Amino acid sequence: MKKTCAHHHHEKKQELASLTGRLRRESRKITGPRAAILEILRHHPHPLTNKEIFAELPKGECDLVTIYRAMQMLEKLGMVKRFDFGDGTARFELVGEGDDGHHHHLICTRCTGVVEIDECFPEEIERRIARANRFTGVTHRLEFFGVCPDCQK
Amino acid sequence: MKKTCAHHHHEKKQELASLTGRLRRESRKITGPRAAILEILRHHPHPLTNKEIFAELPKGECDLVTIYRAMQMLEKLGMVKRFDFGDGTARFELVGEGDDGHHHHLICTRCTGVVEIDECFPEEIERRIARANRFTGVTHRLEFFGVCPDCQK
DNA sequence: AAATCAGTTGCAAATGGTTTGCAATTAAAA
DNA sequence: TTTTAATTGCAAACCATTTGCAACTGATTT
Repeated sequence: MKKTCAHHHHEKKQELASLTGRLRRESRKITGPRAAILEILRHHPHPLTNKEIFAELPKGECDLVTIYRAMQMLEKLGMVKRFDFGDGTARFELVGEGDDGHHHHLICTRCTGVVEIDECFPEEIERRIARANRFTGVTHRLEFFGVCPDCQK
Repeated sequence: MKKTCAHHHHEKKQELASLTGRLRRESRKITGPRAAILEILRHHPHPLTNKEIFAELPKGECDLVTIYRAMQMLEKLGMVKRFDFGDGTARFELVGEGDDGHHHHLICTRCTGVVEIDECFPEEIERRIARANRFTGVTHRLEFFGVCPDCQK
């Protein structure tokens, strides 16, 4: 149950073939909309909302609902990770094979710009919290908020 | 800008008079619904959703919308703190005078039971993150999830 | 290559949390 | 008690997300 917080986003872009392979293995169809969505995720280093993905898509490529369904499915297969920046809109990021995608962000509260963070909540402290309360399988959700250099001016 | 993560929930219950005083000072009216809402918050150690507050209220005491508006106002005055457990429903907890209410929770993913946590994200690491990215006014949102003792059985 | 079938899609409509418009009401100041 | 700004209830609007369903399409089989 090791946390691997560091450097996910430094990994090299995943091949589209590897992604479609993962789908095929789960007997999921590689459709136009799905390929397009994966392409967009592949080229984006930051978590995207479904609307943002929709906006990137060539108009008419697919319905917004299809994106919602695709993200649900990709999340279930562990191919994307859902993030919650507290604004009531889910964001998704592609996850590498064998990775759990666990990491955190620093979000500018003025411009909503996002920086990925390598730091993670210290494992020993988390273990202490789990033990003290006799909880098992403890993880955390953690995001940082502040004002980015540009927005400070 | 000191974080005071520990022991908020061990503080003794706030007097209703102190709460209404804070409202009066801001030229807010002490109405039946508001007094009732504050009473409920005062007696609850854990974050409550608006619906939960509504359910605790004697039927017909006030409209759900009134609770939404009251919570918005109380949050603006810094009298309650909003928490986000990632289930798309806001939760609120009363905050002591002079306190910023910053603290975290350990939430059971099976029964949604909540435990308040004294631990906080280490200040030096947060400062390092802020400095490394030249962000100012950095805070964090942090919640832990796991399976509570009862639900492990 | 055509048939087959489970998995997919689009569209419309439903959900669920939260917000807003507005006229009627009321707490607190004068 | 009068006056006035703040507050409330109700209905409707909003927004992100989900769901029902009939039409459709990849991928596999024949």
